[in-house]
Amino acid sequence: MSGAHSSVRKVDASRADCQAITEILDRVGDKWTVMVVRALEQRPLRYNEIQRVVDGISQRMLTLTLKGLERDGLVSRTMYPTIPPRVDYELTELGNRLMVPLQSLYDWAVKHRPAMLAARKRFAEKERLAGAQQKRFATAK
Amino acid sequence: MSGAHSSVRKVDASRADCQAITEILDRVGDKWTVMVVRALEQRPLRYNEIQRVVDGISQRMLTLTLKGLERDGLVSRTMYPTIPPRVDYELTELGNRLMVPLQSLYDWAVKHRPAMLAARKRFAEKERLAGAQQKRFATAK
DNA sequence: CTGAATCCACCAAGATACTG
DNA sequence: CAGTATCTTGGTGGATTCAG
Repeated sequence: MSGAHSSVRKVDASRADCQAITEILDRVGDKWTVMVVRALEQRPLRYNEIQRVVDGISQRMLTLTLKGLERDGLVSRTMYPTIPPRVDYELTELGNRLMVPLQSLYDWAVKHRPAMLAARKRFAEKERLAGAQQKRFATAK
Repeated sequence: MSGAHSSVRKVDASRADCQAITEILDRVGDKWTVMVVRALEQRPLRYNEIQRVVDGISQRMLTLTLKGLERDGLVSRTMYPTIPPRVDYELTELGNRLMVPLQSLYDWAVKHRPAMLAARKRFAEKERLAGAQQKRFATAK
C-alpha cells in the first residue's frame, strides 16, 4: 500500500484482484474441490461417506482433494485409531466462510444461466452459417 | 428425509448448487478467462490491447478465451473492416454482472489468504516430520 | 475402512509459423 | 493488426492394485 491516491489505487487493485482471484480459482477451480466442500457443509463426514455423497469421485481424487483442503486449512482431519480405522473430515471456520463467495457464484449461475445458454445457442447458429460459407472456398485438401 | 420440507429442500438445493457452481467454475476457472474479463472491466479493448494488458497470454489462448466468452454472451465482438483491421471486445451486461461474484471471491481471498498461507506452512512442517519418520523404514528402494 | 502407489489417457495450454 | 494451423508437452484425473 503506497498511498491513498484513489485513481492509482484503482488500477493497482485491478492487477491485484487478478492475482488473488486466479489464486483462489486455482484452489477451488478443480474438478472436485467444490463438491467435496459442499458435501461437508452440513456436517462432518467420514472418508467413505464423502465418496458416496460426491458420487463419481475416485479414491485417488478424493484423497488428493482432501489433502489439498487440509493443507490449506479449509478442512480438518481427525483420525480415530480404531479397528476398522475411522477418519472424520470437517470444514474449518475458514472453509465455512468460503461458502459465502461460493454462494455468490451460485446465485449468479442460477440467475444468468438461461441467458448464457441462449447466447450459446445463438453463437452456434451463427457459427454454423459461417461454416457453410467457408466450405465453398475450402476446395483443395 | 421424512422431516419438514425445509430440511429436504436444503439437501436438494445442495446438489443443485454443486452443479451450478461447478458449471460456472468450468467457465471462469481456466487459466485466462478471469484475467481477460478484468482487463475489459474498465473499458472496451482491442485484441492487441488485451494481449498487452494480460501479459503472458499467447495469441492462441487469447483467441480461444475471447471466443469462449463471446460464445457465452459475456463479451461482445465488434469488427471494423478498416485497414489495418480493428476488433473491439467489450463486456456485455451479463459479463459485467459476473464481476459481482468475482469481487466476492476477491474479498474472501484478500481476507483469508494469510490464514491459508499459515495453514500451508504448518502442514508442510508436519509433513516434513512425517517424511523423516518414513525414511527410517524405507531402506531398500 | 482409509488410504498410498503405479500406470495411462486425455486435454489445456505453450511455441512456432503462417495468413488476410 | 488480428487472427489460424500445427505440433508438442505437462498436468489432471481415471482405473487398478497394494497396504496398514
